[in-house]
Amino acid sequence: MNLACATCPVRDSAACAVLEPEEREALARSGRTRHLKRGEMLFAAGDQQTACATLVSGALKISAHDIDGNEQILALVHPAGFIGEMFSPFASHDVVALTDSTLCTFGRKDIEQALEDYPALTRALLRRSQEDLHATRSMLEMTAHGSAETRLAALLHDFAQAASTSPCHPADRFELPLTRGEMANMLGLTIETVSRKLGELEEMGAIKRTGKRGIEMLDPAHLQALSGREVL
Amino acid sequence: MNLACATCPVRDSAACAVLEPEEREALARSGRTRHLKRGEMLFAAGDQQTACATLVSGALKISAHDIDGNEQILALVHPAGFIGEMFSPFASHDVVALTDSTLCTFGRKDIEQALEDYPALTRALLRRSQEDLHATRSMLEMTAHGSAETRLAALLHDFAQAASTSPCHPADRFELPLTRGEMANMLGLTIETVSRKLGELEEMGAIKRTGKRGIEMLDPAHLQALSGREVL
DNA sequence: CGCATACTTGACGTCATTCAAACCGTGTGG
DNA sequence: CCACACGGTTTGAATGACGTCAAGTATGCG
Repeated sequence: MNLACATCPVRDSAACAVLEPEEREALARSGRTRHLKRGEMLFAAGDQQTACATLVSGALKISAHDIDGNEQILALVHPAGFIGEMFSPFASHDVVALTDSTLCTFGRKDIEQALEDYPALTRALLRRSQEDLHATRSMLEMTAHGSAETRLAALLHDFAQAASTSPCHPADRFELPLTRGEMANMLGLTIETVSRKLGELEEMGAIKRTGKRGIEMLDPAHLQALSGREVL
Repeated sequence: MNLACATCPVRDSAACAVLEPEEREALARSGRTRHLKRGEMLFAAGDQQTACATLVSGALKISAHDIDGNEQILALVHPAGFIGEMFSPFASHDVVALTDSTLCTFGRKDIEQALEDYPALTRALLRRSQEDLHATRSMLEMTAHGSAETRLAALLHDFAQAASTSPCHPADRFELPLTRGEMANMLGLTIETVSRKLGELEEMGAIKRTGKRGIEMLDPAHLQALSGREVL
């Protein structure tokens, strides 16, 4: 299937937004739209000659597996996010759809050509890469020094942020995009601990759980205080 | 002081290695060489309009501080490494010299111009950024799921790797570039735990400590097995 | 020599994990 | 319709790893 940039929901926020219309047109001809169902894999660790992609809608997780097969989620990808290790001969992590997702995919050759042809695209990807780096370092910071409660509060705060339409105010109600097990994997905790801490956060009045996945933010300031993050 | 690319020890491995001689020459005219003594700070978190730099010799740490002032080391920078958040209006982390260091620094304006003028440089920085991202994710993986012993073993293995001249075989003897406190900060542990675990690794015959900082790798395979990393 | 800084070692407490059991919503087959 | 199995989740009790507090040991430097 060919790309339909004209109706693309991330046409103004994805990396390709920096291109001129005719450049974008040309790039679109080398790309393909792809749909993934929840749980489907885009790349597997070890794949050779992997492509890369921009996420149009849905959500992905990037995860690694240690020798015992335990999963560790390293990052989430939201719409307009870019995935792909253009400079490595093989993928080092799995990329899996958390929900039904739509992507623009590009072959290795095509993206290399595009980097040659469109310096502005390269700069946009550099910027994105640095933002990813920054996000990963924030996660590292949390994981290394925070308590279970701290980490969970930060994760909830991030989800509220991501679920919000406005860029600076968090949503006050949202659905968790991850199972307890996936949250535990992200935070380096166990399912049981996540479950218990969610209960504690509810007891102290910071959140309210509705159903298995619904979260209502009763006291976002408290969560943010717990998470120890600076306000931007 | 002006740059002396001709005698630069990282002239073939730093990002600027991709430039043509005359391009490099031009870039050099906008850069400045800077020397830092152990403990001196290059950037502080919150600095505005920060520059960026390539490390020529020595070693740096990139670290964050939580609200209580606890330091968390997020990354180490080795020679040929690039430092700088070109797209953020202010620095989010401290950058401090671990040993006496030499750098090539570039002002914000100059590097922006260089990104415009030299697409190859932008690509080189993109590559480097992705490598940094990968390294940070590896650290995240360790920190989230590994035990204290596991993490320390991985750190020692990395140091042995970095201290080696050959790119694939680790050195069998090296000096720790970090104090116990700095190692603890990196790994999200305490000084005491690091000290204890080093003792245990020595007892089990994996390493031998000589003096405060000297490490002899008696059983690198064992350390690597502990660290749980794939062999590249 | 005396003080400072880095490191080591021990006793004890805390928090997250582990193991185990029960719970709940959903789908399946009798 | 009910029984039942199954995945995701919750909850409890016991264990253990790492942190905390507190002393004690080098090593170096004025």
